[in-house]
Amino acid sequence: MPYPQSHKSKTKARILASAAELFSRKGFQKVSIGQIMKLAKMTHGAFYTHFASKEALYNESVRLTLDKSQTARLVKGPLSVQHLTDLVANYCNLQELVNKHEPGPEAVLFNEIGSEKEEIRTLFEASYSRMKKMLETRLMALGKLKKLPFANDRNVIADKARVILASLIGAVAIAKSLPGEAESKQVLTATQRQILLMMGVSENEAENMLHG
Amino acid sequence: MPYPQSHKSKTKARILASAAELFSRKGFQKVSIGQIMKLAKMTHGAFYTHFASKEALYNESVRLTLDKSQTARLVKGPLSVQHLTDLVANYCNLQELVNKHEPGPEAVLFNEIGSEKEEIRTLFEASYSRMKKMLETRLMALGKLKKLPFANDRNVIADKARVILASLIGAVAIAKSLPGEAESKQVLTATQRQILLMMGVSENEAENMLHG
DNA sequence: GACAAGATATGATCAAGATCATATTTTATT
DNA sequence: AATAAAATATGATCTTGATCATATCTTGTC
Repeated sequence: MPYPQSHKSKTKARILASAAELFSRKGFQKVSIGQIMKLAKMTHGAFYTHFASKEALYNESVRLTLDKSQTARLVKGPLSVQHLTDLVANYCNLQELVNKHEPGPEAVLFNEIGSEKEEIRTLFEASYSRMKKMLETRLMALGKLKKLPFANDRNVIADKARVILASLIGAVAIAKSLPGEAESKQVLTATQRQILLMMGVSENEAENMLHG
Repeated sequence: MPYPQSHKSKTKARILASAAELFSRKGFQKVSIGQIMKLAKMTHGAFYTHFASKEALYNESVRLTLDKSQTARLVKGPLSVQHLTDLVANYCNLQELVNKHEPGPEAVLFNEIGSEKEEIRTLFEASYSRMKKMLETRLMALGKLKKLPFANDRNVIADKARVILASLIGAVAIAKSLPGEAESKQVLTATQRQILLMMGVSENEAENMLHG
């Protein structure tokens, strides 16, 4: 068996490094496979030995940095009301995500939305169910601490998790898509408020969370 | 002024017709400008006399059929609780939209989401504010007929409209992106139920609306 | 009817993603 | 070392969206 496993993975890592460098400087669309491979000291043909497509490269590149992200830390963090609302707030506090046109690591769920490619849909599904499970766990825990405005039932909670995710993703998608910032912000905060309401947080408490 | 205005618009219409035919048979991605122009009896270069890009063609093509759609009729229809819930149900009843991979006329709001192109964002903004205004009008009218679970205040209603849109768009986006149909359907119905709840429709009533 | 001028169409050309037959490199075996 | 076999890289080639200089067509004017 010629070539140690290490060689291929090292080459791949070199491509990923080149890509990360160029993507962060110029953005995904404006970087060509040729440029990436040139920086990685290879011809463009070799690219496809390591990645199925430019999109696949993008996915791996995103996944690579995802673990380091703040959202990942939040998702893995301990259970608490504060945490859940932080998470919501974090997803909604999107000046970060909306302003820089470059897809940050948190963007998997949102940027890949609507893709028709099977590969991306699978990636999306993974993000989705991870988030959903996390929300369910949080809601269950929350239900034991305080009275929630809905039944503490597995199916009901699953549905609430679905609704929360749909609202968040929709709000972010709208915010990203609208050209103006004012309306974007209002969509985000209105959605955030509604979610907190759904979780039985009073209007006053909610206001404190969003501005404090 | 050589050439009557009619000539250009006729040629453009011919291209649009070719495109509609091919798109509906093969889908957007799998049809090339060359194929479209061949069907329209021209060379591919001429395409750009009439459209700025393939995406622009897609937009016009969608807009062209949008007026005929059921959603357009609903949006223009008379004000009533039944109408508003129908509208929500219609947007959520997406077997149509989800099953056929082809973008139906209802899909503008959803398919263009996340686009970074200014042109598309503007198109999206138009769809968004039309929907939002429509929702606001419906909610105002609804508030006069029955007690809603929120203040009958202009700003509050605007926020509710924002939340409803975000939920709908998010749910549809998720449903479209998930590979499996079961979870897609659950996201859609859960969201629908939540929206009806927000509008003060009781759980029982909601159940009837969704299954009756 | 010929002509000028503007509007349209043509086809060569480019850029970039993707594919593939072929060449090269690397390792295990002898 | 030489060799076989597998892995990897090369570069030509294809496809498709987009651009552009040029050619062709249409119409009002003379």
